[in-house]
Amino acid sequence: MRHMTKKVPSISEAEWEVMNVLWQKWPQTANDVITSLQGQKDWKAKTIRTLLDRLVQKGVVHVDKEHRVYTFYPLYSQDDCQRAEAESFIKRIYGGTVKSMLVQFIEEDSLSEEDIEELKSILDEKPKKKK
Amino acid sequence: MRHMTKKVPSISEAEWEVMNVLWQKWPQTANDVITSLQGQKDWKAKTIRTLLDRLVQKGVVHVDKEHRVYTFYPLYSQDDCQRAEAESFIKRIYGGTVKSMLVQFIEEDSLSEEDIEELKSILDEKPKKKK
DNA sequence: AATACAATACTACATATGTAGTCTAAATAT
DNA sequence: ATATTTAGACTACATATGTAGTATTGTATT
Repeated sequence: MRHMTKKVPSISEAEWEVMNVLWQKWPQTANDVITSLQGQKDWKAKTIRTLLDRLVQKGVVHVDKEHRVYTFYPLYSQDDCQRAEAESFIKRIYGGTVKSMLVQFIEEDSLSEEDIEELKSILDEKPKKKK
Repeated sequence: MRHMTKKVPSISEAEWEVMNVLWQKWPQTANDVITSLQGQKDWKAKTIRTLLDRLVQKGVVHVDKEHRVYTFYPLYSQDDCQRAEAESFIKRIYGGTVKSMLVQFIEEDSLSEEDIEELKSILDEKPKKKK
């Protein structure tokens, strides 16, 4: 496995929304995050604050307490978290075989012509990189 | 969306293991399921029984009580459940774009040469079906 | 300085999930 | 017929998660 990331703690559904905001820009204060989210989610400020605190507890987010108003930073990249989630998801749902999932998705009509072309070219590149 | 399945209730991680057993063969008695699972998971019989009961409550599994020993049937196909899970997963983790996830997976080295070839041919078939 | 505001720290509470245990009634073995 | 085993019904209990509310304390306002 190439991506040997330190184990990413598990992030709940609601927590993911918070992380998405933090990955877009950081550091951010709790208020920044709250403001961002109140556009999309129907959550009270306190709820978002709780989610942030839990992410800190879990070690997914770092909080800088140097100033009175804290600032928050993600401790893992979005990419790493996506991979971690995807890995466990695939294990759970598709018995661990990535391909079976890809096939299912490709078979659906959720891809545009352009998407298909792009995927093809990525696939074409792939084998060459095989060390 | 082509696959307009009636909303699949959410299935937890442990419950998925039970469903996987039921999808392989059905109907099965609780004992059948327990026997199957005790090979792989380190669960007590009662635990598995509870999971089965919860699946029934959730409406994912049907129980036939005609006889003293009940028999259980899945109410949704594995395929439908996979799609439902995958859809919510992708929404949560990849902002809803299937392609971004596929790209990430293809970029990883989790695919064999054969997998890649197979995916390519599936992709080649794809556009033709465009209605 | 007194008061109002705002950020952080705690607390709360219902539902979901993992992981069983106990009680009861029916079938089976002796 | 009685004792034992077993399937099913009901109960239990800790941790996670969604969704906040209250208390406290430092800062800004008047």
